[in-house]
Amino acid sequence: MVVRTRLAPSPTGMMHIGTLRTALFDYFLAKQSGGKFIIRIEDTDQGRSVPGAVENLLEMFEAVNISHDEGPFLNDDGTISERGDFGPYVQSNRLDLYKKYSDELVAKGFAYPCFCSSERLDEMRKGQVALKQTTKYDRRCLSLTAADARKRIESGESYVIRLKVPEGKTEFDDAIRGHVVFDHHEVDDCILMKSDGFPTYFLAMVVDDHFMNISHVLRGEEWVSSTPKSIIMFNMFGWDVPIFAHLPLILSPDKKKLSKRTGDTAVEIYFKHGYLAEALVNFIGTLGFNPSGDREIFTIDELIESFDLNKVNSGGAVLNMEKLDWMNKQYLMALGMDDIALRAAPFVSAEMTDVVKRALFIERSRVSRLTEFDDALRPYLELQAYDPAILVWKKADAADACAQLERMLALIETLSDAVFSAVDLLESAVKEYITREGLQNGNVLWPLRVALSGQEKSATPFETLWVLGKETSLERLRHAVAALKT
RNA sequence: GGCUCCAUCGUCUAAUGGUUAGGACACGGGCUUUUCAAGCCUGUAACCGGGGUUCGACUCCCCGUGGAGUCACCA
Repeated sequence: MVVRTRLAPSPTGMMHIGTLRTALFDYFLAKQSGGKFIIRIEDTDQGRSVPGAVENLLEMFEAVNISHDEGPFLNDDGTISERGDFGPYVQSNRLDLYKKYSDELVAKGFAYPCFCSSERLDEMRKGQVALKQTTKYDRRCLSLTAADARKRIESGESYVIRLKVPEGKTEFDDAIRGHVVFDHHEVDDCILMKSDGFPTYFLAMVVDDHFMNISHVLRGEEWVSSTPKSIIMFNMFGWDVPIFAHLPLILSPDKKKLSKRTGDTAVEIYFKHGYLAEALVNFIGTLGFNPSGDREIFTIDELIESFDLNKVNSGGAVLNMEKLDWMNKQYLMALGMDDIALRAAPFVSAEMTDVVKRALFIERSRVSRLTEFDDALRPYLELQAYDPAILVWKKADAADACAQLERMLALIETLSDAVFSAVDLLESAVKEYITREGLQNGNVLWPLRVALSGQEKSATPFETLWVLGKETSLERLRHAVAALKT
């Protein structure tokens, strides 16, 4: 079987973190078997579609570096065009298809028109709730004769098409959850075609997944209970039923389905907060799925290789933001100087000079997210005012600190540009001097470091020398000596 | 409430009948060290409860309990 997975987002704004996870699993599954990953836009709710949402969605896919094989693609000029042999991939462009198959269902007696107003439906549901019954359509319009119905439709009355759920039960084997059974008494005669002529998700999904040859339907757990509706229709049409895999929900810390109220739901927000795409993919891609072993860091290729639907957990997963921070730092620390500069640039207000690049490289183990770089950079760009008392090491006094700084001033004057080209070289130069002169590390290194950074806590003096360069370093040392003498 | 699903440290998870129940984040201690970070070592911490099945259950079955999802002309 050729694996064809699909992601079917509705274009209603930003990309939900759960959508990303589903997309990732779709992608892993398709890629590992040489199959196809398809994106289909489900814009059948005219009121909810947001302009620009599709573009945004496609941009996010680019940002996380996963690519689909069919569906809408973003062109360089910002326009969208489709690729693939099973289009159109936007549901609002497939309306005729849905109409055709809705009509077919009605003709076969598998669906029927319904004229009930939403007011009546509300009343009906209230009554059912009061009697503690399952809320479902009471089939009032099912008793209408075909002639009556036709007459009312022709007179212009508003109507919908409902699925006529047959007697019996639906059983299916979820690739993640195993065998699931639903009695049809629990399945509502859901609406297939709305009064505006648009299909609902239920109909559109079945028609599209069939004609797009979808083999695996991966979606969130919230869809489990509507699966019988889909399967009933696949069977009515005589079409093959795809494999369903319902992914566990991503939960907020209160263990509820992650919603906008309870946490950061949008992938865009994570980027804005300064997380790296690789870290996000690693983190989200291993939420509910883990390649065996004691590792935590995986490349996307490793995830593709080891992904296995059978190993996906069925329980929901709470986002552990501290772990995301840790993971992000792991990726940050693995980046080279130029890469850090590239990634940090959008988050840094300073111009990307060599000093800034070096400072970013040194500070990357002290931050978790790109947004923290701006603050971390400040002490390098400009010496912050500090109390000269902090220049004095705990085991020494002001006079000693001053003396040591003057020695350092003299030493650093003599250091060549070549020595300033690497942290290691600077470290050896200073340490050799300390050994040669019979000095104590702390007496020299503490005041040196504080003088250079202007801070009690900072990177090593060697790193700071390297970042600042000779001239700025000397300036700061002179400043410290002067401060100690007044 | 009906239906469906789920259940290992606080959190993410490993374990597919036999382990001192492993790893990671977070937290505590230590080492390293001029400070911080990083790194290394280490500690605290879990099989929801009760019945079975079995020589043996975290693993299989049943019943509870708890949690979640879903019950729209939204997806």
